[in-house]
Amino acid sequence: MTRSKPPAPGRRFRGLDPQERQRQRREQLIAAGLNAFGGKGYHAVGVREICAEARLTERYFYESFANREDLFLAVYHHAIGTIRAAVMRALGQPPRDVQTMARAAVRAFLETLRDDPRLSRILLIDALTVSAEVSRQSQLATQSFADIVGSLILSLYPQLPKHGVDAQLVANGLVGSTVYLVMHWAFNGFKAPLETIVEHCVLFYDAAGTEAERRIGQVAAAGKPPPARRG
Amino acid sequence: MTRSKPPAPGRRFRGLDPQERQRQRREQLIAAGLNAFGGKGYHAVGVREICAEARLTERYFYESFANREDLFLAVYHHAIGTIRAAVMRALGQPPRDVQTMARAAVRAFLETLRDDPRLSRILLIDALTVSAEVSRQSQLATQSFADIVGSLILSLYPQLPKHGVDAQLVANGLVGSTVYLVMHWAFNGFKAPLETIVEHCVLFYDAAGTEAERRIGQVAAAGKPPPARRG
DNA sequence: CAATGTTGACATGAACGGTTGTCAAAATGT
DNA sequence: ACATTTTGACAACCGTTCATGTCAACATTG
Repeated sequence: MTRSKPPAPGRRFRGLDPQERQRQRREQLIAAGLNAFGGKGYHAVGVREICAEARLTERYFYESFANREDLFLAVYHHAIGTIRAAVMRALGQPPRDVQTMARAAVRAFLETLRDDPRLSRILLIDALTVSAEVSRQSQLATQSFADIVGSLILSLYPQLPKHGVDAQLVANGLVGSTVYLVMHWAFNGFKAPLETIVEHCVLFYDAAGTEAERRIGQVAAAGKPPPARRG
Repeated sequence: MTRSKPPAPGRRFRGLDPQERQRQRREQLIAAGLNAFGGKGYHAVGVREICAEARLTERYFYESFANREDLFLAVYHHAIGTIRAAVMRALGQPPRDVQTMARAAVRAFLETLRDDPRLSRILLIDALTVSAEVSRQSQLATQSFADIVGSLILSLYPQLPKHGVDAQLVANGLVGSTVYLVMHWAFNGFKAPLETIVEHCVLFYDAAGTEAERRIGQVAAAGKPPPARRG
């Protein structure tokens, strides 16, 4: 019973290794999922439609993903990665003052969402209603952003807790104002100029800083610029 | 062809008129929908489950609603009405200064959501993913709240537009911070004391006011209290 | 009690999505 | 050229949900 030709479990096809081909298929499916989910919403898209968009058949769907929710999770993490990369790139510029860095981070966030509106739907809307597990992960991801902001606030104004102000709640509120402004901006087709939204987002960060100083009783923290006059 | 006994299309049952019985059934279904949708989410609840919860059969469901989305819309408007009533009642107290009224409104908002956590899910999460029509109506409802805040800001600081600040965007950001703080609060089981959340919500309103004054260049608006020190 | 409106339990059928399986054709290495 | 893997198109199965329909039992009025 010796097999003269042992089966070659993995042949090169189209000049690509099996793993590489599977990786490509997986990416195609994620791209198709981003498109479909981001366009019509998770609950309005079926596996068949995703496969058609990816130019693949159902078999390859279940080769890479256990089910539709599993694909969404991958799409979601892809989207998170896109945002994170953009923000990190903005923050990786030569060190500057806090206000400038915050502005750059917010601008990168808004630019990324405007340049790919599908991300907004994935990250801000669908992530909450796909399943309990996904919404939990979404909460954690957003919370990690908010935690960074909270730590920053606390490092700038360490005495805040002594004055009854919870830096983490302030951070959550700031994230909320930013997210909501973005949602509104996106919902109206990104008609308003990006810089207008950026300025109004950072307005809240400035305002929170000033309010923190008021609560603490000190006059000014390091690096706070004078009121922005434009003209 | 005279009918000796013309059919009586509407007999009293249980001492109730047909319309009254139907009205009760409709209310039962809305209550059941609030319970089911608010507990497990719109997309995880079917018509059968709602009917079982309402102690009614499918026939009576389609007697009052065209489909599941139609019921959700009714539940949504019911929830909005509950919130609106609570806020209006809080604002209907003897006239006071702006800060006190804002605090009372926010407190009423938070109390209502805490006392009925199902409202949070209906209003803040599911409303965005049921259908395009529902999310449109949800946007309009939230916007009407934000518009009130925006008008208030503009009346307090009429010169804001001259300084490059859009009162409507500020209002949206404030609504966003409040909504997000509530969402976070609700998601963690309302563990934090209500007053803590209230105070941090109004913190943003205070902060926005101070920031508006900074941008305008004036020193203080009417009625702004000194920084809140707590003992 | 009889007549009839009313109700509840359940059946039914269409439609849909998820998931697995079949099969022939295309592509590839030897 | 051949054997074999890979691929695509599609069928099929299963379960679910929506939406409507059927029918007997019940309640109420006269």
